[in-house]
Amino acid sequence: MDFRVRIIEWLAEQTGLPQEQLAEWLEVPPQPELGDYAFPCFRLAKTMRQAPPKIAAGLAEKAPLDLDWLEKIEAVGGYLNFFVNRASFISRAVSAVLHADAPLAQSDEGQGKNVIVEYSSPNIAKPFHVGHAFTTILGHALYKIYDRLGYNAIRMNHLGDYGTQFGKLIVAYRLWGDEAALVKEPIKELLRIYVLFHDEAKDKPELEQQAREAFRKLEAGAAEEIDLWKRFKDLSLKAFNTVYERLGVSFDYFYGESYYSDKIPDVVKLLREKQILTESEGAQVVMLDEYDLPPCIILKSDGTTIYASRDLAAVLFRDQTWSFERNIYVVGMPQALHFRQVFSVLEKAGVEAAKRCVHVGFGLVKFPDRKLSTRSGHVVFLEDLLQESVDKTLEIIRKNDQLRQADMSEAEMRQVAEKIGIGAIVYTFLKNGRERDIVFSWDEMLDFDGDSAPYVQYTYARARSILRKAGHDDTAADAGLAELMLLDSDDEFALAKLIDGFPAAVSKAAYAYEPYMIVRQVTSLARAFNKYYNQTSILKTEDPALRRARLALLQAVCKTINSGFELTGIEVVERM
RNA sequence: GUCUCGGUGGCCUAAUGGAUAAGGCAGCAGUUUCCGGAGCUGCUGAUACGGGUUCGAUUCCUGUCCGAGACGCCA
Repeated sequence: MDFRVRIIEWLAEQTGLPQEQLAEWLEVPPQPELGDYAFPCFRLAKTMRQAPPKIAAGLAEKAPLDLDWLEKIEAVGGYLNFFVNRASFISRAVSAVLHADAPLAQSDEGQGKNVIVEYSSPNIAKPFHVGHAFTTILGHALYKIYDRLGYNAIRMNHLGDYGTQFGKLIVAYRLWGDEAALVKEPIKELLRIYVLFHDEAKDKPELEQQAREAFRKLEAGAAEEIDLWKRFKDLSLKAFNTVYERLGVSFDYFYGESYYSDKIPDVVKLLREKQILTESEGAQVVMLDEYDLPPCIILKSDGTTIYASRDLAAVLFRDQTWSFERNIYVVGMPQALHFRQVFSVLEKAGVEAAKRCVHVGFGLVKFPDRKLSTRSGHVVFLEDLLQESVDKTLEIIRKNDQLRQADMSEAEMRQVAEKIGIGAIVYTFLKNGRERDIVFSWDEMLDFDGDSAPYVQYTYARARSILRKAGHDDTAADAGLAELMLLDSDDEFALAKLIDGFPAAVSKAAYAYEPYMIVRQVTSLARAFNKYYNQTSILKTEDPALRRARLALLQAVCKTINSGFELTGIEVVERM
């Protein structure tokens, strides 16, 4: 039973307003003392020609107080406040979670619908730095969320594996490449010659010309150039995979930019047919004045393609292949204009799929002192950040292990440190609205207090520890509904509300492409639980029925935390 | 110059146009013979500035100031 739905039904009866409308207006009061649900009557004032407080008072008088699940209805100011029966609410919320056989918040709303999530998309031959962490972590979370909602979510890694930069690499490798170094540390070696190329090119402009020629040959299908390019690509992918594995990230397709190379003539043909392709300063462009946007270049003046044309080809290809419900681009905010242009070109060409494409932007990872730049080599490698975090975690675990004489094995400590260290990093990228810039700071990234993954993981581990000590059986829901009705304290009620609100948080997160909404829900739950067990002794509960009920509540808390973290790519641990 | 975002306590962040603006960090004061102190309790402290719309504005419109980003042959 859904208390919210019942209240909406009742309100619909009383006011004659449609349920959808009421559902939108019904809210949760800012303070629990005010009630559990609240209906603001201000909007009714005009049509009912009454002051809001009067409307609220009138509705309160009609309250059906004979219901067992409803405690009381109060009119306060212009609000109609509903108080549900706590024991009833708590028992149903806990029971629902424990008896669910599907993952929490799972739904079938996405049944049979394809959603493409394009994310990570690193450039081949360039280091995987902290800037790539954002798209990788955010994209992965969005994939998990849509997957949970029943969509057929497709993970797409749009590799940066094409363009003049590869001409540069080919030329550089022929001049200065070190085969042994390439095998040993491919990214470092490729970066080395790439930087070297730019240094040398300052004095020898003919290098740039050679690079363009090499890329032209690559595009034309010259065997030697293709072999080298493939080699660079394979080695880079191998290196990226170690980071992906650590983050628990994987993909369904690695269709990089090169994949769309031969599909671009069709794009040009389409735009010509629609007569929207015009020549400007030697280049082929689509004018977008009616959208208040600058022109979008489709073919450069030398006739070669550009990233916009590849993105256009990708949309057409994806829609033909998957008839996507939504095509999501998890790409940084600086490229917002580019995507508006691409989507607008498609719309102008009458491609209906354009409306189902969405750019999910995110902020920049900035450094307080220096600028992030691949060429200068001033980057923080994601691998190093992860390792630093794991190392710090391991140190803390070691210290605690001695302090508590917990006797964890070396292997277990390492395993746990990996999950917590990685989780801490993932959490910092997902805890706030995605469009915020992140100013990189080691201190903040490695702060394990307060709002952080380790805080939540710690809470989870504590709860699991209590369940273990109680000899609680996870597989069976020990307490029945009658026993769960014994739970009615403020803290228990607060926990039940947070557990109950979890599915709503998931769907809101999906709708807004904002995983932080889930992260916050889970963190609030962890905080509420910390507060609870710090002042209520679970194991020492005298009444055996109440004790069982409390253990069941703990289990529901654990299940919800675990379920929420699963959606973000963070793992929980039994001990830490 | 044009456009797009953003400006919330010392710092980082949250709040479908609604009630006393929420959380974390830092600071201060407590807290461990009792389920694990990466914890818990308490205190201090904020909507850049001026107009406007509204019964009601952190939220919407407008102007100013400040910051970031984007602005045709890179991605």
